[in-house]
Amino acid sequence: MTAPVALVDCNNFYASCERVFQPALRGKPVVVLSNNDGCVIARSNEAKALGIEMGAPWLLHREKFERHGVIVRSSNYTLYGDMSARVMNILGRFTPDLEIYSIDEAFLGLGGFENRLETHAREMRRTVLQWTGIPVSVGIAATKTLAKVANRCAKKDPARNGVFEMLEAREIEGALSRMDLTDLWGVAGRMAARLGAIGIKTPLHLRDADPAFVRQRTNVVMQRMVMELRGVPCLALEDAVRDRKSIMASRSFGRPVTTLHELEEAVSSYAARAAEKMRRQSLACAHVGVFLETNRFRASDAQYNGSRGVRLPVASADTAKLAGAACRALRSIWKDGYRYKKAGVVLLDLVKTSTVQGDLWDSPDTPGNKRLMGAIDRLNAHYGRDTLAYAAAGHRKAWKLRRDHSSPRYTTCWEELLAV
DNA sequence: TCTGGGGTCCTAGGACCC
DNA sequence: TCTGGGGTCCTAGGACCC
Repeated sequence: MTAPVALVDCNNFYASCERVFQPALRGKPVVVLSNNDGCVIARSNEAKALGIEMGAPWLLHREKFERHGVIVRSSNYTLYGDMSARVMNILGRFTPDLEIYSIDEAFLGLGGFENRLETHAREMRRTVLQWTGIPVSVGIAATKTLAKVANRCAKKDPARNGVFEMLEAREIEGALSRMDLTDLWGVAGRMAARLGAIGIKTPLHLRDADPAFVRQRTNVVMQRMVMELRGVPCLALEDAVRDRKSIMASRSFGRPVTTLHELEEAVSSYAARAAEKMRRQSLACAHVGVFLETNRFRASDAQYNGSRGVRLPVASADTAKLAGAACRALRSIWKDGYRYKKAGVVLLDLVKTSTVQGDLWDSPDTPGNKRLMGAIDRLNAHYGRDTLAYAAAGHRKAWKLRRDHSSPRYTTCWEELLAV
């Protein structure tokens, strides 16, 4: 058998973070609101018990909240990010195989701890709580999908005290039998309906279905799910942090926006924010996307969704360039006469920048950076954009680069860059 | 007059290339 | 008269997750 996997999940993470810094909130219903205080994005157990739904619009439920003494907090992502880093840091002390899955969840490979899984998990839980004040739940199983199931049991069943080691067939069977399809990680309404139509109505049906049949009637993701439910790992633990494949900045507007000018301002600032995020990760992008949406909740409004991407000749992390590209894309999709609710900028085709290039974006005027940019511009003019994409930093066409690396065109290009 | 802001992966069709 | 086979890129959309 392969090594067991643990899923560690922070309980009601944002609400718990607020409580750490304001202990008076303990034992009380707490909700955290999205940007602009639009809707509920986190709830304490007490708030859940009041029937407050995830995503509930705050203004719509304001009176009910006040009646029940619900304590409301605007979100503070800087705080949550910091708390998350502390929790992950502690988890890293308990295994070398740590995959940070989201801001409040991590998968841990527990190879080598097989004979004391539960003890190890309890120790982990106790340490995180003691050092950060954040309560976590731990589910242990043979695969990631089953670890999710085990984690759910650990949370729901108070008798388990936050930890559930689910390795015996009887326990797996019992847990799955008490769940709906949509409780599974990776199955939501649409997929549950499709599965239902082919006779698969419960998690146990899915586990016992023929994988080839499931593949044929749905997709490869569901086929993997069948195997994962049987305890055969199909989703590897990814302990190396992967670079982002896209970076987005978007916002809903507080009131309908109708003019191109206002949208240009918004999109420019989103581009700047996204570019900042990108530079912090030492990335540059070769593709800038923009999208525009009207308010889909207002049936009386004419609806329009537009999106458009612009390809850059050279991967860049320069705010002015990206904002310029974003505004060009925006102008090509903007249509007069709509009431816009949301807009966003997406940076794609991300590439790791070298140290030199990393410095470049922040201090373009240094002699070395000027030389490098000069070389890239000359190459761009001389060879055309395909070749430039390689030269810039190993764009997603990188495989071509490997295949053709002996071609004179590529070699010249690369050597010229290296010579800078 | 209210309903977030990030992400990931998969599929499918058309353009284009050799 | 008939009409390959294999591949990439791009775009759009669907579905899901936290």
